[in-house]
Amino acid sequence: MSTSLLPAYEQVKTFVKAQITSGVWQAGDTVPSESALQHQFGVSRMTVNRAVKELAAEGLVTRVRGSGTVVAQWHRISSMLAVRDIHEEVIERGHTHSCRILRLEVVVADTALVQALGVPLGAPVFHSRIVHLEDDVPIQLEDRHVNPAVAPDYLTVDFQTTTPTQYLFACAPLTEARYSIEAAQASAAEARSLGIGRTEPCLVITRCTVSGAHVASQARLVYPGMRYTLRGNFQL
Amino acid sequence: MSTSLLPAYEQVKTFVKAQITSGVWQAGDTVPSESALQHQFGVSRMTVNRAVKELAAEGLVTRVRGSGTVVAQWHRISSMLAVRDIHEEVIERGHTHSCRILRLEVVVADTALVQALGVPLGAPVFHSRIVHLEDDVPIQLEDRHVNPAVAPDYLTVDFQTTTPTQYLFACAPLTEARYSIEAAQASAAEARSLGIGRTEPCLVITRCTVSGAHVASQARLVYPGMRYTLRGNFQL
DNA sequence: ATAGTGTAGTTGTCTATACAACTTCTACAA
DNA sequence: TTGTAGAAGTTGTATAGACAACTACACTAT
Repeated sequence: MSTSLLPAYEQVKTFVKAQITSGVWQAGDTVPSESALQHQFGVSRMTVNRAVKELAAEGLVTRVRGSGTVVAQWHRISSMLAVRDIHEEVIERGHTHSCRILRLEVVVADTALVQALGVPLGAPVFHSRIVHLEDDVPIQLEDRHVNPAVAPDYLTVDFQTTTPTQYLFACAPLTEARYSIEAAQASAAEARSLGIGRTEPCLVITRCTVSGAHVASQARLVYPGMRYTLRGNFQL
Repeated sequence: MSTSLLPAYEQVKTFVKAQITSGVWQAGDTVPSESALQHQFGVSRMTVNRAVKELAAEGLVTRVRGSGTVVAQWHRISSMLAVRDIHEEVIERGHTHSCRILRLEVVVADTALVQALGVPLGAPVFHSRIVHLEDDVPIQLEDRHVNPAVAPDYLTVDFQTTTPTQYLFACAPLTEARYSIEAAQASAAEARSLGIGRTEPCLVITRCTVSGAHVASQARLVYPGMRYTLRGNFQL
């Protein structure tokens, strides 16, 4: 083993990755066994095991007990997409965040809400509609329905200082989230609230968060297409 | 130690996860040290280390050497978004995939392509424009520029049987990808190719794939908003 | 030919130990 | 009061060894 600055397991990972990204080992090819790599690098098997196990977790290789390790067939690029609290996001860009509260009320659950939140038909559900501004320009319309069982004091929160996302995170630890991303036209009311034309395309994220046994809330986030882009990056 | 079916490290992970998702340990709280968990579960420190290390990799906790482990402040929900080959995706839904090839040609690199692909100004670049159909309904317009250094035979490929994504995967092992997702109106020509109205909102994914030292290709994928939604799911 | 058996090879898990690197806090000295 | 030194606690890495679970393959008995 060498005198390098990198930990031994990182050196093994780097080697295997280099073989794959350079094309020497192609998808489906078998990767040398742990004992082979162990002798090649002069390290213990546990060290090699850690390296290859982490590569498997990253999706670069596939391991089968008793059989061996092969380079993964990754027709899929899977990549982290961060959906973040709008307040933090704006602050991080060095801009000021403010918001206008359009609605903060109790509504009666219709069939759509029954399905989304799992509350009985006709049960009370909290509803908020907030426009978020970045340097006084509307950037997101947040239309949210909240399960009262999860956040009973939702209507008393001061959403000028705390975003619904922040409050709900503190209120109910998150266990699951489902979301969809689509392009759509804003409704007439939404377009007016965002100060955009009726036909301007918008990015609409619908997100449903679950906390334990309850669906905590369902949010419809509308972004003006001209002012917002989701970005992502994927490496290795 | 115990007689359980789950490995010991999984039991430790499950315990810690349960404390977090149930709200007993909140964001910022310190997680018991490895030696504390070691005695609590009666396992070796390496086993506890593996459990907590994996939780850190999943983003549930944050570890600082010398200091300790705390429950992560995850205002961020980060979730896997799969960007897949359109052919596989359609087949998996049980539909038929076909495509119409609108362009397959050599163009000369303008300044935008110079920046995107890293080729010299005026250099030849391959260009393909393909409409993908799901059960004969247009679902994606794929406008792609390819670096000839990476795929010199790109123009001779039969894209009726192999999608550009598939061919490029086979041709140049992927090392990096950058993408952006936005809502936009299709251009007049794009709208005509997709058989949609001029003002219909579209989901536009721009993806840049890197293979080793070269940028392999840049793709602009336009989806009719009414026919396509990205979905994702996140757990724990 | 077929079915079953055994063996070698591979990965999965776990232990006990050791040292390194870093943080935090306390005690002591200037 | 300030600063330094040191001790205790915590995580990061690495080792050698062990057994379990599984696969693939060759060999044997039917």
